[in-house]
Amino acid sequence: MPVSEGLSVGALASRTGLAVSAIRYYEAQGLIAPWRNPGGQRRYQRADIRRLSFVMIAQQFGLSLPEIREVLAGLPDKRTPTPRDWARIGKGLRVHLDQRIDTLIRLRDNLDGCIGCGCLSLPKCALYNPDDRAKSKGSGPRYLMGDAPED
Amino acid sequence: MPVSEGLSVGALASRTGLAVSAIRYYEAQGLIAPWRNPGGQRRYQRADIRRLSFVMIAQQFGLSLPEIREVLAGLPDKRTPTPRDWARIGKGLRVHLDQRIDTLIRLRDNLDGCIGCGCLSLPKCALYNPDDRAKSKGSGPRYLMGDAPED
DNA sequence: GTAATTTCTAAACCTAACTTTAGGTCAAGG
DNA sequence: CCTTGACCTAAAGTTAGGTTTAGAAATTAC
Repeated sequence: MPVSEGLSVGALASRTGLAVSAIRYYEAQGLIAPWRNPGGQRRYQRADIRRLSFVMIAQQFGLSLPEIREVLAGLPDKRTPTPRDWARIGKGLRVHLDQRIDTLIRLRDNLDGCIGCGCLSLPKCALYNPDDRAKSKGSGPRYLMGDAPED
Repeated sequence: MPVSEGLSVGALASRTGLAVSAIRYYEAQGLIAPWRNPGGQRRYQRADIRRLSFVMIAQQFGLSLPEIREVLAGLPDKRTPTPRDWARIGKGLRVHLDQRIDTLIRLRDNLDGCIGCGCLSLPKCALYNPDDRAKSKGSGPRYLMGDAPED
């Protein structure tokens, strides 16, 4: 066993359940910053287990890695984050999640009124909401339903 | 103007807001099946506007294209779908959406109790629920948080 | 001291859902 | 008729989030 000079990437992987390749990828994306031992291998703090757990939870909530990086930027840089620190940035996640839930519930309600009734063909359709449309990196405008009521 | 022998792909694109390339891609994925005019160009029914609208709505709800294809398979093959037909497959979407909302609400509740309190480090954590973890095509098991309470 | 693990980097590969490009054809207007 | 714009196919490129591979160096185990 190493003389307790931090965790190796493999140890961190088995503690988090992530693949080693994923951990290195997250480092490349700026989500985690290990130091190197004399031989050039990555070494992690025990607090990084929690950091990666947070990343995984945030991903479930639908955040992209850049977004997670932003959220993590709210943690203190030079000391180990405290429970208070985690709770603070957790609030940010909560807001994000609330928005996603609200959007889906609104979509569900509209589904009942729109597809549910089979009309599905009007600009006045509540599902026609550009804000909800996935901001697909693709080009051009997207909207729902043509304007031909008789289709 | 063509003598009303169906819509061209460009016309369908402008009616739905989709890119022409996307419509052709959907055809390759089996989501829509135009016929060809004598010159070999695609021609669509007016009902296909609704079909593509349904695809876009289902995408917002998080369905993949293969999943949407499955749902669309519930439509009649040889006649234009009626409002009743659309309402019927719309019910399938509704179930899917309900599940997603339930999952997110459960995650939010757990977030309050877990990250919210800053503990974030236990196998007994409610966020440790393999069922919710994205079925990432990637390898191996994934779980949240190591088992070291003191981290 | 040697063998078996781990780790290292860089680059290639993977899936989903499309877009872009290249080179050629079809259709509609004047 | 001829030009312009819409369309055709096939293949390659794109983004996100990783994984796999290859060859070399560090570490650990016996």
